[in-house]
Amino acid sequence: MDFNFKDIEAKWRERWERDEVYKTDMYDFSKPKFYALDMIPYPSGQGLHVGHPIGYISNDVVSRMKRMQGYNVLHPMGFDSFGLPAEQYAINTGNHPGDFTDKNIATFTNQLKKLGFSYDWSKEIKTHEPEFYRWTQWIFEQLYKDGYAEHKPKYVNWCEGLGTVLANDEIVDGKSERGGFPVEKRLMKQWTLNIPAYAEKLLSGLDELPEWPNSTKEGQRNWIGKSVGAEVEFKVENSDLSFRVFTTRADTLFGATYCVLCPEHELVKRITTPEQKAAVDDYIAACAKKTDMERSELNDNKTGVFTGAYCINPVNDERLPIWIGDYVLMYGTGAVMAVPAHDTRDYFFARAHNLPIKRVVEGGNLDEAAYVGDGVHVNSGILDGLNVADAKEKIIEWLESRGLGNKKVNYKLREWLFSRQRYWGEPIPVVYLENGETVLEENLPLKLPEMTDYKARNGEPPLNNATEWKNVEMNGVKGERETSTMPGTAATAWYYMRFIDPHNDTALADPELLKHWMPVDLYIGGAEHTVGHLLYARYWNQYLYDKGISPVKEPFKKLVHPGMLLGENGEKMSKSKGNVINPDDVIDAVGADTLRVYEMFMGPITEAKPWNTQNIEGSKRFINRVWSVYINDDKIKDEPNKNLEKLYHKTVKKVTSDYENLSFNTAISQMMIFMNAVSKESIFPFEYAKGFIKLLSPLAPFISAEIWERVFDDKNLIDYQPWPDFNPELARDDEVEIPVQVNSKIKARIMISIDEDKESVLKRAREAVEISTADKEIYIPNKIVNFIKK
RNA sequence: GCCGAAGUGGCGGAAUUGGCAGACGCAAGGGACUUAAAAUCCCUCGGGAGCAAUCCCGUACCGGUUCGAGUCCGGUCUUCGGCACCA
Repeated sequence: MDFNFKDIEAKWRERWERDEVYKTDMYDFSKPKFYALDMIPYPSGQGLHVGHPIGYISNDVVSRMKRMQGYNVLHPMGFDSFGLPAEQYAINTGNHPGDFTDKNIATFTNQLKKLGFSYDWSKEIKTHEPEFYRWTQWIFEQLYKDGYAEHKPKYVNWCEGLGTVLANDEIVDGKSERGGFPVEKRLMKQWTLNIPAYAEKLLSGLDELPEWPNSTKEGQRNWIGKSVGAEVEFKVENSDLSFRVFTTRADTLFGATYCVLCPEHELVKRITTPEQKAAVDDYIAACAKKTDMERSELNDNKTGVFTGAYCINPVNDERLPIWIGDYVLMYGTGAVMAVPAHDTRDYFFARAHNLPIKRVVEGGNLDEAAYVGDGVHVNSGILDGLNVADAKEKIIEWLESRGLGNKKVNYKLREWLFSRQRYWGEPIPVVYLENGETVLEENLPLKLPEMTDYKARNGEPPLNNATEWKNVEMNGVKGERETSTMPGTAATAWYYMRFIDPHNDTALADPELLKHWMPVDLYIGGAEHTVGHLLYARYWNQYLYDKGISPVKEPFKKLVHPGMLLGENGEKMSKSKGNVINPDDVIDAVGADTLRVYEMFMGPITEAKPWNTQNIEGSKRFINRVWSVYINDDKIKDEPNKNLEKLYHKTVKKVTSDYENLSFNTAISQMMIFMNAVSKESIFPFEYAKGFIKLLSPLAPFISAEIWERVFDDKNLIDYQPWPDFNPELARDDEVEIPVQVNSKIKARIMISIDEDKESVLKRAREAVEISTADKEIYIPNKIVNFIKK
């Protein structure tokens, strides 16, 4: 009888759903908890491809094992359902973006269910539903009340063609990624969240995450970009104006030969001399057209113009020309002191504009490049003779004692731009009253209004078209609602808490439940979220921790990034390349269990690996072999079989620890070895047969559930069975073959018992290679013997 | 450029702390069963020399440490991922 996977899978999908087998009783605190979370997907129109489930399957295997091991497991799924494609659909068709979203969610849900995931669907979250985003808005309001949310003018990437602000990664070659419209810098009032205020906590928190990948922690450290240096004040000559520069190389102050302000610096207009005004204005206008991307292309072609003004170097009263240049960013103080001898960018700029280069540190060749290394200071007054580290310390002390500057810690991390000129997002719950007051919406959720016209017009967001919604009156005062919405990353910055109590309508979650269930024990999702989602999520969690709402400092205990799934020839899988494989087609052809086994057998989950349709054959044969051993053969008997004893215990041991470590490919390999051995035997002892099918069940839940019901217990599901034990004594070999080397070359092999007496092993080893003495005998228990003869 | 990860048969990949390199699987070749095919089962399968026992070479490249290196150290090259004028 063949394994009829289609009927069997349908049967068990129905059974699991009907009996709510995977529903978690959140208030059952009698068992230890395990929270296994997948990064929730955006429900795109394309549906899932075979790459997505790699992470989901991994987490499902662990969840299913943990349940059988007696944990109370929370394993939820949901959808990050606000987003651009739905909005684009609405603009194009005039239909509500929710229609498109609901349709896609239905497709995704269907696909996920076919894969046999043990999600508790009763806790499903859709981030576009008011029941959920009510609390996203609530968190925003708390941030506002605590002074972390501000509405202020920001330079943004404005795209007239799309009528919206774009993030840097939505711009390619100065044009919008979608549509290819030009993008320019524009000063607009935007909501921002003060994530830099949490820079230090976000940085130190990383040290408490031993189960995070190093690359992710490094990525966040670099993104936060802490640097310790000094802020130094430069006075503008013949005026009472001054500006501050930040430098990590205060020791090179004596080598400064000019200063550069960024074109947006507020001082530029006030200090530019009449003779230079035309040149400066032209330059500023040209810069506004450039995007951040263009400006940040690292090259030696540094542009800039002289303002005509001079400033005074506080350490030696030298007169330095003030330039503007777009290689200086509107970040930090927006101004730098230039030391061309010891900074590569300053060096290029000085060369391009014939500015002087003055050495203050020995080393390198200044005719060829700036010297940025350590060395003895020269031409530096009080610093002469010191190395870089000592000189830094001394000059900062000197500056501080004279009030000319101070030690300063700087972070690259910028404010979180929180406004989007879009419809399909969470409304920002703010009203601007006629009397100038800004007030928060009291009745949350503030729902999105129904509309028919989703297009942005006249530089205003789409919600501006909802006149009735927008114009409000509060306590007799007229006002207008904020018409921008929140970015996509807002919901995912906290959704992991909502899964714990998704239908609570008095708090974002019951504090008692949060305390029991946080943090997430295993979080699986793509490495592309290293500095986006994962940093914002840590920020909101830390903020909510400080408010006493989140019970933990860090929300995700263990983090795993699945490697990218590539096409058959190692290329990226994408719609445009036409090499996307739909899991539905694979499931139709070979069944969900085989697909799950294959995806886990391909290799370590963290590695990128190519899809290979032919290789599925091996997983299919394995599943079919399991079926014939249990259903077709007549070898499962209540009799012992010594031949399988050790292998069985070894297999239980290895599969258990491999699942725990997410090393599924080696677990499967071990199960294949076991099955191969079983098919050569005529007796498959009852207990081993039971134990093995339990080991297989997290990985291949359909066939395992069916076999369990048919062969062992037709009333109680396999999911409720305890995880098999192994006997450590039996899980190790009694005897082992070890090589005997002479001068590190293998000359013989002998069988020894495990932990056999050293002298006895050496004696037999000597006999095996026919030597009586050696200059040196190396003996590693149970591993190797090596005789060294000169 | 900086940060991170990796480089092992025809292919996907195994290899506790340094201790038999190539587990498991795919493909390939040979055989059994079959009227035939599919399915299944058995054998071979890193390279070279040899009738053979056996020997030599082999984990990107060069060097080092060690009785012993895929694994540790120094240097080089390549690939992938992330960040990029942050003063």
